[in-house]
Amino acid sequence: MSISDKREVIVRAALKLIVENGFHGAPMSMIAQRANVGTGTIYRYFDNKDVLITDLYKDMEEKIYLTLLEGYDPERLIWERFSHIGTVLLRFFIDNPINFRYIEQFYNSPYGVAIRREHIMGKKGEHKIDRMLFEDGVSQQVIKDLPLTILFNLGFGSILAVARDHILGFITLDDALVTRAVEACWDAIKR
Amino acid sequence: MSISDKREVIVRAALKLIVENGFHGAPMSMIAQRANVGTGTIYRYFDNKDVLITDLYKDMEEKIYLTLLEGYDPERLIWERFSHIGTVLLRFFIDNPINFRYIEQFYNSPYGVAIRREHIMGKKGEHKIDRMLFEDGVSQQVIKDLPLTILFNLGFGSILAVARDHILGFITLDDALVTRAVEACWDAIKR
Amino acid sequence: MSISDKREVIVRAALKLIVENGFHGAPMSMIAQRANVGTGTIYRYFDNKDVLITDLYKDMEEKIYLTLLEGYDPERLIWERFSHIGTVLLRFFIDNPINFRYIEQFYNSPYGVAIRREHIMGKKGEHKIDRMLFEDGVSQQVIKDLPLTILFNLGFGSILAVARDHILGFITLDDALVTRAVEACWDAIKR
Amino acid sequence: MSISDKREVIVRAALKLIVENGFHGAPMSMIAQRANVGTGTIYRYFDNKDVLITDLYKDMEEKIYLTLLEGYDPERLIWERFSHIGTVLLRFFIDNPINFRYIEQFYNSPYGVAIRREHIMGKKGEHKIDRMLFEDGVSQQVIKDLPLTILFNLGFGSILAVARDHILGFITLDDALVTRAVEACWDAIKR
DNA sequence: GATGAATGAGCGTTCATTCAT
DNA sequence: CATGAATGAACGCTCATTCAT
Repeated sequence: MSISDKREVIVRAALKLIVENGFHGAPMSMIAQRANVGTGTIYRYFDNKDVLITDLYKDMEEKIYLTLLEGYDPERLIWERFSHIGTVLLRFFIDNPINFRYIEQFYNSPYGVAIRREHIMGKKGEHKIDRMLFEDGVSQQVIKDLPLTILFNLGFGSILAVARDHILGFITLDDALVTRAVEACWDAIKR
Repeated sequence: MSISDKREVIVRAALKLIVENGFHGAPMSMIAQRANVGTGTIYRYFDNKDVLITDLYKDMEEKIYLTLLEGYDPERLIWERFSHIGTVLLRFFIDNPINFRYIEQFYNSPYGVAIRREHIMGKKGEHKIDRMLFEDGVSQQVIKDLPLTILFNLGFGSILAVARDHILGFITLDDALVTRAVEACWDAIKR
Repeated sequence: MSISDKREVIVRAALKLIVENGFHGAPMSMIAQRANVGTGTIYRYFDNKDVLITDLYKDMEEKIYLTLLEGYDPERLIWERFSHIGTVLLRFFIDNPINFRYIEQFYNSPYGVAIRREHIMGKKGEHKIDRMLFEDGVSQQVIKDLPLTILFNLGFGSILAVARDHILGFITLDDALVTRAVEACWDAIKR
Repeated sequence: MSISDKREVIVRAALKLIVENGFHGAPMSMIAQRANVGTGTIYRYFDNKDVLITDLYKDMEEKIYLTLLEGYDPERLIWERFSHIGTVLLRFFIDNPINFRYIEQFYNSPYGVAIRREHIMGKKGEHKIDRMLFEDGVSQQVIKDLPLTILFNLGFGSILAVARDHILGFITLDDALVTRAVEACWDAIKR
């Protein structure tokens, strides 16, 4: 087993356990057991539990970002770009409920606030397709002239809320519903 | 100090500590210390930590519901009713940031899912102005014909997201912005 | 309610609870509740929990001693006197299982050893019919010449063991069996 | 220190403390301290305090049973077999007073009743030399025709009571006294 | 490097006892 | 006298982290 394999195996075990039982319900020893490694081994790859939790999130964010990029064309209309991102995002979470639940849990925790602050302050310029999308939309007068953060919440916040209800089983999203949900979000931000 | 004072003092200490440090970061002993009572005293008012956490939420929910009811007139137009609720809600959270942060934390936890499930299943028919608002809107063909849960997320989910960003200091909401945010949410659900 | 009534009510509540749940399973507050008195009131009658427990035992011992005395005639034959005590004792416990279970529990605890030591050392000369019975028997050469303690165990230890099995439901003692058990104990000590 | 050493060291510390102070007077932390291990270490070997207590007893029972078996010949006379068991048992407890006091304490507790019930119900057929001894004796008309439980109490109950008084220092058993005590017990059960 | 036994601070909770009313 | 709210030391148990092997 290569080094990265071992890291991967730990990450997967941690992800599953945390999603099932919450941060507190996933002791390091249990993660180790589930990953078939020694407890101490985890500490070779992650300085401590906090780092493990944060790294898990970062891995996931990167993966989602790459997914969003597939087939994304910055030259197309604002609406088309928004629709692409919204639909892909919603589908991704429908297909990867575990990731969604982890992100939700992470976001809503001391860690989450720090991460969010970094994003909004734009310290991390790497992930910017969404930011550019809204900025373009505002300057083209296609999107309402509201603070970026609000636009973000109106556009994608609801998408996530809808995804959550699907994952918790309160509703069942089919293709038609996905499309209409994304359209409704668009209504919220379009002029 | 009267009986209710003591309960109140515990509630306030718990609320503050949990908001600052999360459920895990607020041991009963620390809550007691902050409330200037013995540890055991908390257990006279709340059977255990779970009950304390849940009661805190219920108190708050009740308070918010009563606030929403003030000046709410079920005879008015859908839009007016929606605007009333959205605005009051947003203003309430702006004025009571601690309550907002507690609710967010609570909602996103094992407790929260259970409560949400109850609400959606409608087992608790007491709090229903929002539900009726959407049902009326759909039947009057003023609101999009989407599942209630989705409408709820589109309409109020974003409101909450906006409140959060204000409370975390990412944006500063003034009256104008509050109005425009509520309008944008209306755009998301209206036909 | 007179003073002694209150004490009595506490004693009965304590007895029942301790027999049902053990010393640890009978908090002072629960005893108070069961006795319909305030927690603090118990401390008017008993200095602390240890004293309550010990006094409970002493009350009981006194009561049993008085029962044994009824119909006891020190002028009769050793065998008759032994039979009287054995039979009355066994019957008493069959009729008062709660007392038996309390005594057992008490005897088998730090308190018990101290009490037993006192008895054997003869510091308490008050209760002596059993002691005299054996001493008379030995000097009359009707009973084996063994240390008093051993005679006591042979004679009455088994009686108690039999009572216990009846109370726990392992056997059911009828009059015939009581008689035969007492006879067997006599066989153990007689010459 | 090998694994079994550590378990052994915990067992010994627990045994001593419980015998000295009772179950309640022997907190896990104190046991750990006495054993020179961390509190948590105990939980590697015993799931919880109840298991520790019960395992301690089972270890002991097994050890005693094996001791009784040494030199026991089921082909010999009832009296010889009884004498063997009685004498070995009494000697064992005289030599291992701590074990005796632990067993007494254990037997007289919620745990003990459960264990006794199992034994009497015969669900555990493993340890049965004593049972067979009495059954054989009754069918050979050498032993009184009484319920097995009563015979057991008459025969061995007193033996234990005698052992207790020796251990508590009320009497001092020498070889002659051991022999005579066993003989007296035999008198109680023989026809 | 990898392991997992060992650690002990820290948690939620209980309950004997006190004392203001 | 009687009360029961208040107390906080003490309990059983967990788990992030370390370190000898």
